[in-house]
Formats: sequence, structure tokens, C-alpha cells
Amino acid sequence: MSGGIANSNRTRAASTILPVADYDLSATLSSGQVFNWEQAEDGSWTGVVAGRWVRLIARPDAIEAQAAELQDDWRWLRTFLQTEVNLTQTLATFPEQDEHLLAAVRACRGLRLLRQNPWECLASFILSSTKQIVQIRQIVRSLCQRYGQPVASGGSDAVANAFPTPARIAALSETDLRACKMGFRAPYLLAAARRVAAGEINLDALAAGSMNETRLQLLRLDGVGEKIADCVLLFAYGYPTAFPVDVWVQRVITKYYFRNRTVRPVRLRRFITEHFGENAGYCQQYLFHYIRTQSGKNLSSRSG
DNA sequence: TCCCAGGCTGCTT
DNA sequence: AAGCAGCATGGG
Repeated sequence: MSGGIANSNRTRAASTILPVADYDLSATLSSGQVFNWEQAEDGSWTGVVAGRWVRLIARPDAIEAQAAELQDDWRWLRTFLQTEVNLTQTLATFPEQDEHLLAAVRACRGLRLLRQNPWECLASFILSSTKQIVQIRQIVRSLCQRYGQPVASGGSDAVANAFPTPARIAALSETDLRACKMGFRAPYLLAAARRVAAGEINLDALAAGSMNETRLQLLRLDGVGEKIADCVLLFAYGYPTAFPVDVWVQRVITKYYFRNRTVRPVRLRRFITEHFGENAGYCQQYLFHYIRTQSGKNLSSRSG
């Protein structure tokens, strides 16, 4: 379509500067949304996005990106990082008069929601159940190193590995997957990969449906319940009201908004919808990251 | 040693 | 409908 003449007018480079204010790259990449990013000694982060290795460096009001190869454009990265989102406008939609959420925003300002590939997100969170984030990272890393497509790297390593495709995983055995230490989650991941690879579930087409339609499709998968579905709806499909409730979020909402009294699921859902509003998912990520990094200790069930 | 982890499934009440 | 054991594996 676009011929060589058009391309020759464009700047092709292996690095770029993405201007963006209010972006805490480290908080964002370590906040339990993604599990396949590594931070170097110098503070830079490396990962694979849309099949391309990339190094990210936080700059004042910008993110510097270095790829392994020349790039015609950087939409794949801007989409992933969501650099066009105006954080001030998003935060302005948060509920006023919520001292706990305000404290989280003060402590974690610059935390962002990413826009991930649906398969990688779905597979990662199938592997997440009853696992600590550090362990999820280990499993995902192992899965990528063993079965992911090698891609050219600009770092000290010659290659990096993309997240394995549904077809690649579908061709493996449960034993192959258990070698990545994913335990009882192996059959769930394998079955999901096979159904996606067979076209029984089209993750790309789901983006065209409503949030509830997409949720129902995700819930058809064995090993995927409310929480994992909400993670995929929020982190991959970008539905701003999706609100994953894990043990941490359950704990913090019970403590902050219900005086530590037990809350039935229906009531909890109603509160979340009415209180957090149009960007509830963003609120959730701030609360989650806040309690895990700042005041997690006084929320633990042992001291609770 | 014991409890817990960005849960879900299937079996009991 | 709601409660609950079991599930693999590793961290604290």
C-alpha cells in the first residue's frame, strides 16, 4: 500500500522519544498488570511488545524507546503504553471525598493502565491464580524462554523471546507446560490455547462486542472466573469500568468502605459501580498498587 | 513448620 | 445459593 516513496519521507529510526507527562514507568510495569518486563541496573526496562524487543527509559515528561530495528512508526508502542491518555483528566473522574483513594493517588501518581495483547494477558492471568506476582513473573519468563518466538534484541543478549502464540502452546503437552512450574494451571492454559488456536474463540473479534458479551466469552474458558475475566477486560480490551477483585482488593475495600464487615458479592459489586464510576478500573489499579507498596502491612490478614 | 499467594472448580449442605 | 476442600509451587 504505502510504497517506498512515501516511506522515504518518513523518519525511520530505531529509537524515539514519546512525550508524556505524569507517567511513572516503573510503577506501571511493576504493578501486576504485566509479567514479562525486566528492569536493568540503570533503571531502564526491556520487554517484547507486538513481537518487537524494546528498551524503555523514563525521561522528564517523556519515555525514550529503543528498538532493535528501524521503525516506520511507533503506534504499536504508543498503544501499549497508552501515552495519549491524559492522566489529569482521568483522575478528575475519580470520586471526590474519598480519602483512601486520594491517598493512593498522592502516593502513586503516574501509575497507568496499559493496553495489552489479549492472548498474552489472558494466558498470563490464567497462570496467576493463587500465585504471588514474583512467581507469576517466573512462570511467564520460563514459558517465554522455552516456547516463545526469539526476536532480535538490542541489548547485551542477542535475542529476547516473545510470549508464545496460542498455536505454539496448543501444540505442546501438559507435561511441557508443567516444566514451567505452573502446576494445576497447565491444563487450563493448554485448553485455552487450543480453543483459541482452533478459532473457537476469536480474541480479536471480541473487541467489537460489548463488555458483557466479551466477559461471557472469556468465562466460557475453564480456569477463567470473574476476576481473571475482569483483568483481561481492563488490561487488554480497555473497558474502563472493569474492576478485578482479588484478595488484596477485597481486603482493602472491606476495610476502607465497610468497616471490616463481611460484604456479600452482589452488594460489593453495586458499591464498586456506584462509588468508583466511569474509570473504576483505574481506581482499582491505584488502590491495588498502593496497598501493595505503601501500607500493605497493616492490611495483611495476619495483623488484621 | 505453617500460612499465604492478582482463583477456580466441583462437591456438599 | 452458599460454603469449602483441593489444587502445585514457592516466599516469608
